[in-house]
Amino acid sequence: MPSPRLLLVEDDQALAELLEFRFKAEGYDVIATADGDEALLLASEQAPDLVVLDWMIEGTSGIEVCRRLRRNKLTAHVPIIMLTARESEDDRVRGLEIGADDYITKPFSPRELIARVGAIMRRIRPALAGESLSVGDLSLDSTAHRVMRRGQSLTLGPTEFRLLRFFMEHPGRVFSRNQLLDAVWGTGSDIEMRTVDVHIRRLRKAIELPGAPDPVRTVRSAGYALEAV
Amino acid sequence: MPSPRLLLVEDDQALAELLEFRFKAEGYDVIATADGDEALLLASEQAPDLVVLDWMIEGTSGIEVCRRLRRNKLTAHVPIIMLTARESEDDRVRGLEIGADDYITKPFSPRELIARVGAIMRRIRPALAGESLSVGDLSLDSTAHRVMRRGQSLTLGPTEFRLLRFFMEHPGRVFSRNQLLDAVWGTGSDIEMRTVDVHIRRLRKAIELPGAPDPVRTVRSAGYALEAV
DNA sequence: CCCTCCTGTCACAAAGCTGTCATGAATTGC
DNA sequence: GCAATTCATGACAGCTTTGTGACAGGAGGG
Repeated sequence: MPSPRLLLVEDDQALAELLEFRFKAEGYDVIATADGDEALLLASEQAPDLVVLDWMIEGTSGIEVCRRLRRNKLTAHVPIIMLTARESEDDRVRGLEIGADDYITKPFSPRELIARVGAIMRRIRPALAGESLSVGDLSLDSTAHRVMRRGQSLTLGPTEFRLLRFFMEHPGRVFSRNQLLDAVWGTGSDIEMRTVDVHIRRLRKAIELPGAPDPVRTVRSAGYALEAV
Repeated sequence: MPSPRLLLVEDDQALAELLEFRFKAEGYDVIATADGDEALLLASEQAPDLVVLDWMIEGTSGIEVCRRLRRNKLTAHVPIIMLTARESEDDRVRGLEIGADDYITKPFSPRELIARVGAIMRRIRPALAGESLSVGDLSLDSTAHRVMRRGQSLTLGPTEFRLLRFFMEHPGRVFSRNQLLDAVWGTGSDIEMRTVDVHIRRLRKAIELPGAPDPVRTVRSAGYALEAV
């Protein structure tokens, strides 16, 4: 999963196409729909990193979509930016109450929307916003898909990369095997818990350097954590 | 690809001539018209890289031109800068809703317009802004349609050229096959994903030199990247 | 009309990853 | 100390992803 995934819910076709184009040019993976119900479905299935949601759309209304996104466990935490046709104080209040993270009134310049999306991405998941993560002597560039340690470039397989990125997004914190399975393999993956051990080992081997300590800490009967060495 | 082509739609003859002169001095290929309908025709035929569009023009109104440009698949993604006589909130609303990329109110200095055009050109296609790209030991001159490596001139087919140019516009960054299809083949092209692999191979073969490393990096399960050597 | 170059697809080979298991080591609780 | 958990490790067979050569059709130039 290289690019941040963005769900765009907009029923003005011209605007939708423009935004889709601009966001793709910015390196986002865009999923677009004009329909509220389909949006909910896509949100659950595709697990976007962020939702841009028009207030007035076909099918279920924007505010209802927003509410349901919040209610669904899978999508409860996904940031939402609402687009509304006019600056109605009432709408704005409800929108933010419902749990939208940001709120833009039309007309807006595409540039402004892109800037706000970028801001939220950087806040939520810096690694996906093209910034490089840095923990101890490790640094990881998600955009370039590259991991370095003490100036050395390391070679990681896809799963090790995702695992390390997740750890680096939450340095020092301990995760259980189930949490890691959810975060790295995806919710609902039917995988033996012990498999995590094996990938931890592979990750350790992949980032080991002569003379450098192992930054992956095993917490017995709890899980694993990445130490800020 | 030669100079960036710019479609100027302005019915104030004095201003039109001034702008045309200034833009040509900046190296743009300027197509000018005062008429909205003609503008639409020219936009389809000449495929400009950018449109500067006055709000109040003869024939079809500026806003209508804007809307139709967006609706036509050939021109849907061409950046548009709107010029308007006064700062009317209403106009602004409609303009940006319709999909203009930027918006300048008269009076403006030609310099400012030129700066904004330049900004958009660099964003859309750096290679068109006359900058010759250079990544590692590769250099690409978009104007001359020429690629050099370590002083040697290379021979690339059209698709390889576009692919390499896109990579060189974003050095180091990993792109999925879908992103490459969007960027190089065009959005909505109905092409087998694996075809990208074949062209990557052709690109690799085309830029290989004895003793020089392969700058194209395969990122398993993610895509490809041009090594920012 | 012939020829050359370019493109998109296939099929097959090669390379790299993945999930599990069996086994041995380390740690814990008693 | 002892038995029971919990981890680490090496091996591996199966699967997925990528590399490559071949090929037919198409565009364009002579």
